[in-house]
Amino acid sequence: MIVRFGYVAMSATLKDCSPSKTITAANLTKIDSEKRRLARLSSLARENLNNTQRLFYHNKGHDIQVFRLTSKLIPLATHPLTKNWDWFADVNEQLEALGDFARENNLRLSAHPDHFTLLNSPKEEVTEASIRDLHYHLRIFEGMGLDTSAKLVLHVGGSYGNKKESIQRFKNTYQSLAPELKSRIILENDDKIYTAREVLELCQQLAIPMALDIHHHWCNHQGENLIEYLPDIFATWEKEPFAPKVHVSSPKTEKDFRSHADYVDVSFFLEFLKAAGTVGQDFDVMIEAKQKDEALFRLIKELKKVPFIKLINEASLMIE
DNA sequence: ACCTGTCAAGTCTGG
DNA sequence: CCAGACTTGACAGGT
Repeated sequence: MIVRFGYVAMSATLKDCSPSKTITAANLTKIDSEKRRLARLSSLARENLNNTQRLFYHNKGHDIQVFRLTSKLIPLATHPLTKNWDWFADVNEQLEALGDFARENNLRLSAHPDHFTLLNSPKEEVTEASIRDLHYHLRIFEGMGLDTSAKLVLHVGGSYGNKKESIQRFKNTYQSLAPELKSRIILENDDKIYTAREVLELCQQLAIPMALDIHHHWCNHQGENLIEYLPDIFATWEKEPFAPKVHVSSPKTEKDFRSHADYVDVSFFLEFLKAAGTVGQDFDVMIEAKQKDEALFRLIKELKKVPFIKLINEASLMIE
């Protein structure tokens, strides 16, 4: 059984390498000429993609194949202020180059649209804005020439005082989406509202893969034994080219338990790893820790000491 | 060089 | 019904 590790959006070890640089709407408005406004936006976008390329090289150098792209690659991409900006034309070539690199090196890429991207909001304008945001993400993936194995990870959304109706609204909206979006959306259990069991059921009904977040499950469950559900959760990935994806992080403090700690607690993860070992299926781990890639390196260093674990390289391991 | 309040987007709670 | 919390990285303006 092989487990591959990756991290989210930015590196804690590479300096001056943010892929999420932006400008505030207020400051964009302060720039007096249209030409200079567009130049500023364009230069930020190109800088973000250039830093993404640097992150790709860094990842390759450390055997990291699993990586989540930031949602902020293109500054103010779906903001009304930038509606005259053809950002795609400005970054098309860079996206192609990134995509070529990703394919050549077997990178497994995904994105996680922000928490205001909600497909089940009762407010039509919120749902519409969310779909526009999904299309923005889709355009990045398509610009990179990535196939449908590049996923968009979403949460189910709010409960709006009635979970049953809210789940139904999710289903209706999901079914109405363009096929290019439907084939990329996957669902993750969240830390407050929709439990792993509920998300699994929804994923089974819609035939979409489920990303399991073990920290969220720990925050939000109804006494379910996760391991009993693991085979069914992994089974939602049967038709996919990549292994199931598991999100891993540790609570920051006892009080602030929903927040992500700097590093991943090894003993907590080992518990899961042992249990998952009995299921015996390969999976990918997305480390969601404040210290990003540094948290990944430290976790691997700790796992190296465990007798039943054999390291394959800097970012993957094998369990006999 | 460092510090702090603010920022496009939503939802939920509590007053 | 409205203000504030929630959460995150980065900006922007200040020292």
